[in-house]
Amino acid sequence: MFPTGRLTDTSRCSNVGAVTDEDDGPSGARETRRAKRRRGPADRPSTIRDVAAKAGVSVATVSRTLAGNYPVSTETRERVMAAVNSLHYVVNVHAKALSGRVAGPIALVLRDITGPSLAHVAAGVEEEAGRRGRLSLVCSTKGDPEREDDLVQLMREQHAAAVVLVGGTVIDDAYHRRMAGYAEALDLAGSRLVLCGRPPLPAGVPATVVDYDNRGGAFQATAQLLTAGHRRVLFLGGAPGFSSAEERRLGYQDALRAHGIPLAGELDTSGDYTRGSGYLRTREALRAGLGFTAVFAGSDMVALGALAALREAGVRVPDEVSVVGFDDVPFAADLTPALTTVRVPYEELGRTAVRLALEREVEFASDNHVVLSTQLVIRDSVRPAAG
Amino acid sequence: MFPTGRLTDTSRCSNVGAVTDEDDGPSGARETRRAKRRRGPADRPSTIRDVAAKAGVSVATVSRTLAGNYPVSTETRERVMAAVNSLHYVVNVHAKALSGRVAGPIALVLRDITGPSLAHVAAGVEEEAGRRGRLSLVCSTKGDPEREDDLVQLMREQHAAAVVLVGGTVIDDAYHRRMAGYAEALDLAGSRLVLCGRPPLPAGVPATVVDYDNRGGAFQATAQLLTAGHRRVLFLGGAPGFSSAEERRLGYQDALRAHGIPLAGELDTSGDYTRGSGYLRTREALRAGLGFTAVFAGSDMVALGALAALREAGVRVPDEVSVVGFDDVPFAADLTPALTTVRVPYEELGRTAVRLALEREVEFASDNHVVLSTQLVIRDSVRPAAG
DNA sequence: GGACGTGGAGTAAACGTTTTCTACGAGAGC
DNA sequence: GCTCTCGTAGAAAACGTTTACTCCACGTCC
Repeated sequence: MFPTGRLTDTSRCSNVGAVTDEDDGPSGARETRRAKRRRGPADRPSTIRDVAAKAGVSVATVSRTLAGNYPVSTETRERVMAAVNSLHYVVNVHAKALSGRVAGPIALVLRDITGPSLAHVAAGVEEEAGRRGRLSLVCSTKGDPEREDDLVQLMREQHAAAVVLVGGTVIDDAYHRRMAGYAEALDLAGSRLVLCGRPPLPAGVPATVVDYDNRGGAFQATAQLLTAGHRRVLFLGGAPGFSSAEERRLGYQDALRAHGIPLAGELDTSGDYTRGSGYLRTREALRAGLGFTAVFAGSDMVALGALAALREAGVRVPDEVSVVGFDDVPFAADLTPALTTVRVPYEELGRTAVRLALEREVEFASDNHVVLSTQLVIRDSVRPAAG
Repeated sequence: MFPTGRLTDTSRCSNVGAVTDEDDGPSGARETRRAKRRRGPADRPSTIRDVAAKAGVSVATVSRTLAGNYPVSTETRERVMAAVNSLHYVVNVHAKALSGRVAGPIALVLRDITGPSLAHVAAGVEEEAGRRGRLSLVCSTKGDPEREDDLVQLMREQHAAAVVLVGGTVIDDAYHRRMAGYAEALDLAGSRLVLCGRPPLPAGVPATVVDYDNRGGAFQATAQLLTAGHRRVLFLGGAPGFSSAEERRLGYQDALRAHGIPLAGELDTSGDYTRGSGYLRTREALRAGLGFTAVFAGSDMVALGALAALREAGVRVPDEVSVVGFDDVPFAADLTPALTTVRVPYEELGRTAVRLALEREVEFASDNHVVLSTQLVIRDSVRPAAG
């Protein structure tokens, strides 16, 4: 890294290029047009020209010394490095990007990084990007499509290697048009749109999609309850039209059908994926006397609310009512009782998004679409149904 | 944003500058040295020269039209905008940064974005950065100081406006030396080092520090227990040497002293801020028969472990033992019982870090140091001591 | 001893913007 | 009718790198 013991290195040099701050270098005949720009010594960050002047070599030599891709004599290298150290020179990434190519950053666009699952996706993206020598830009939209538009534009300007949009949304025509527009625009700029945790786009749209198996996970979760003998399972689903919510609902219905249990409309509810919504809907279901013996919550936060409502009503979990969640957030294991839930490989999702975006030669399948599997994590919140 | 209804706008133009892709613009006498670089039409992202050629104006005019800081005739403006739209032109941020100044990004360096409190700091940083028209770079160190070195170097290259280091660490001489080095190096590059959630550095180091009141919060939390009549309070502290952990320990001791209670070494434990550590230490304390009636956990995660150990031992909370945490993580309110804890203004911390880094003219105080206050949130995990 | 690679260094042309000078035509004021 | 502004536009010089060409000195090989 930059030198901590700054001047010590120069002691190994011969007396050529001794590093005092006023020294302009041994060969003083290199003041072509520099003089007029000269102000104070530490006025602006030092450039490669300053280094060259101080070391008494040409800028080309400095560039090559630092790049290490060209033969440079030992003596010259030492002079250059001494100048670099004493001036605290670092390359200007903008200039570098303008001439030799620089690896573009990975842009991560999400609604709000605070959510536990999104934070894990972000960690996965950051990890994989870092491993590949790229930095990650994180931007939040707060759910505003217009801000999303602006961000895509911005990332195009930034020459981002990929723009990763993560988190479920409501899927409609306007959504498809917007995504197609993003994909085109990014493709034209040599970048790539990656959708993460969302269903695939129509064929022909130049985008990569990494999703996880909402439907299968919901199927497993519901099946776990049904296998335990439960017949009336309250479903606390997500917002209508919301991609992942609809998939989870389908999985729930699949399982019911597979077990030959008729769908009961009154047990199938929709709402936000928030604790409050889970609480209210569960309380309402209890009050209405729907006679359920199990709850499948569409997310762990919703399960949290359900647990609170059940506890408040004096209903014991899992003795009287079983509960299953979705997401496997970190605290799921620490609830009372520890929550049986569906694990989503969020970090893997992020890593895969970056990997696929950057390894485009490897055209996996013809449609740019990958689905990661989910997995039921069995803990203590499910018991066989009474009787 | 970039145009969705692309060619429609050009219909308003006169027939000058009609936009077909092969048209090189009405004034064809501007092929000075372009010809040799010409390959396919959509080979590379289009540049301002492409736009100028297509609109039949000079690059200066295009630049000025887009910047909007110079008089341009309506007809010219329309021609330029038509060309911009049809070519999907976006400015190249590297070139822009190289000439006119571009606002540098805010770099956020943390150990792991997955932790709930760090994610909130990140959200605060991102929000404030976005509000000020800057993007945020997020990098994780995984606790490796060498990687931290590299990141500071990298951010210097990127011309980051500020580098925000967030999260507690163990403070020793090596730490001070490293931070002083970072601060100097960044200052030289016109950037700013911001420490977030850490104690101040020695005077004279060009860095900004935003901390929160660990000691005061711990004092309040402990005092709450003591006021409720508890005399033997088990303290589940953090790792020795860790900045915030030590501060919280001091707050705990302050409160004991203020209530005239002698410090009992066997009740003052150290360990990681993890659930597992809290669980083990609490179980051990129960087994050793230390006779405590209250627990002050140094973090909510630790409190989680303590609750689990107590539950396992059949000790009722809060009836037999009261518990207080620290952090107020989102799920604290959803534990059984809802956890009384100390709220830390994590998002505000992030926002403040960015604000102070960018508004350096406003030299708040002589030392660049701000402490945000913490606040006790009273829930259900504390009861008066029996007898 | 001359032709020839070769290690090591310099010159200058990109890269895509912004911005400072210039330049030019058209009304305005005399 | 002649200068003065004013509105509009172009030419060209930065900005800080990288790299394709040159160039030179020094052995080496016949």
